[in-house]
Amino acid sequence: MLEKLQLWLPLDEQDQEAVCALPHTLRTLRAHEYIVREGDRPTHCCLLLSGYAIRHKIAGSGDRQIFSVHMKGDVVDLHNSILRRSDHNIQALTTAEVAMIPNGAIKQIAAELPMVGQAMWYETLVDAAIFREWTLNVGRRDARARTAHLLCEFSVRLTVAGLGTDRDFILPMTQEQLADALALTSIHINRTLKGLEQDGLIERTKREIRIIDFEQLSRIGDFNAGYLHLDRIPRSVQ
Amino acid sequence: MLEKLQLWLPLDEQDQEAVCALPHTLRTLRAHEYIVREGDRPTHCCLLLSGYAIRHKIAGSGDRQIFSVHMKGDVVDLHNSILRRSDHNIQALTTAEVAMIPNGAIKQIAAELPMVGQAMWYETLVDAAIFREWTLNVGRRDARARTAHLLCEFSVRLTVAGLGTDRDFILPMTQEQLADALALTSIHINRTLKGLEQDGLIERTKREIRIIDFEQLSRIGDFNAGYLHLDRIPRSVQ
DNA sequence: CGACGATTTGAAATCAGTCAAGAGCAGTGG
DNA sequence: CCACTGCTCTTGACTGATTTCAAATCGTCG
Repeated sequence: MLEKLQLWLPLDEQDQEAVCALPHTLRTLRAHEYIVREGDRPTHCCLLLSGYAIRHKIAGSGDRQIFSVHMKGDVVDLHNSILRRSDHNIQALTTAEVAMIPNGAIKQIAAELPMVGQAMWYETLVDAAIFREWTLNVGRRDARARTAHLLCEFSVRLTVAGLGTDRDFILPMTQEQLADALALTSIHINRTLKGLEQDGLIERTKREIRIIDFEQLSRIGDFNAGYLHLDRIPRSVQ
Repeated sequence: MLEKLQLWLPLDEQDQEAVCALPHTLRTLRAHEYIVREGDRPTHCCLLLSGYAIRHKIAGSGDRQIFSVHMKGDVVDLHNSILRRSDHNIQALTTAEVAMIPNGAIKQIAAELPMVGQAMWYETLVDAAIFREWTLNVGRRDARARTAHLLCEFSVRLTVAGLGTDRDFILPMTQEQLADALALTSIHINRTLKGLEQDGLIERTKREIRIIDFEQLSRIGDFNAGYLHLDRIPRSVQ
């Protein structure tokens, strides 16, 4: 199961065994539980087996900015594990199962098996690409486009992770959390979602989102999946 | 010269020779020249020897978002070189000298010399950390704090790169470029800088900025250098 | 049923954007 | 040496998207 994420990188051979053999401890986290806090010196790195987690940072004003949302298969804090001190928080969004892997084992496998090292490097680079797009989204798009963009990204990533289709999925976040991700207020998120719904682009029932017109939604959200670097993935959403 | 940047990572031995021996071509870029464009499949990766470069992406609306500014010693497109297709642009801000290193050589040295590989990985992770802080800045701070934060970041990074002191430095950017970095308009940047100057926090003469009160400026900008991960740097600015 | 969190809605306030125009400065060419 | 051209920087008045403040409704869980 550990190897699932390595599959979108240069394929491995005996490397796979080594990855599966990585020492790890299973843990179940409750919603809102912190995995890493800003300032920590993490000793383990964790792989999400189920549930969702977010990366965020809190400004001096108390406002929170979420940088990314992670799902099944993501190795969630390679960043903090390799850099010595964590510069942001990672928190479970829902109940989540994780496999905790000691940093030492990670560094060792990276050094001994270059392909695995590259694969992990690759993973962190895709994270960085998502951060860049997130910055663009927050900095240069208005509320409607921002929201549409996030819905498109989720739709694609959830589909790739096997957690929904490109039309139907469940948003694991409250509107307040969405607001923290999009740098808006929850009140404005609410109005914006309502607007998208009224225009027939999406439908909602509770947390479930149904994308009616992905084409147009991605046009509104200025969404282009290139930054997700899914080249090697079979034929996901386009 | 290539090794300068490796110094803030786990120190190497014969690795240094290998880094110095990397094949490379020197080139001089003119201001505004593109190093990599979104969508390219870069074949080389380049190290900045002098001058400045920026990473940016352009939204559908035509608005530009700058994610980071690079200076002497930065390896400027490891991201695009390792991922296969570039998801953002890298452009020279000023006239700049670069050493172009073939991707193959980069991957090879990373595979053969684990410490060097880790050092490069580390470099990209620090980039990612800067992206995160940039997102927080753009998303959750007002114009005054954003601007102050950027000035503090520059002051520190330029000092580390030996290009200024923590008080005096030259901003290599026009106000319009600053606006693209901070997700504001150049007009508002202008008013904000004026405000900071009137409050006695900075002084300006053309592009030169003098920070009068770093303490207070970093308080206003909610700046904390932790995200730059300078732990291993001697005694830079605190 | 009660309670607390999440979602909705409305009205007023505000930060930053837009539009417009002038001033400063550097490089170019006559 | 000076007019011309093109950026960059400045400033003012007006506009508008988003936030703030306040309050009602909905839903879920014990």
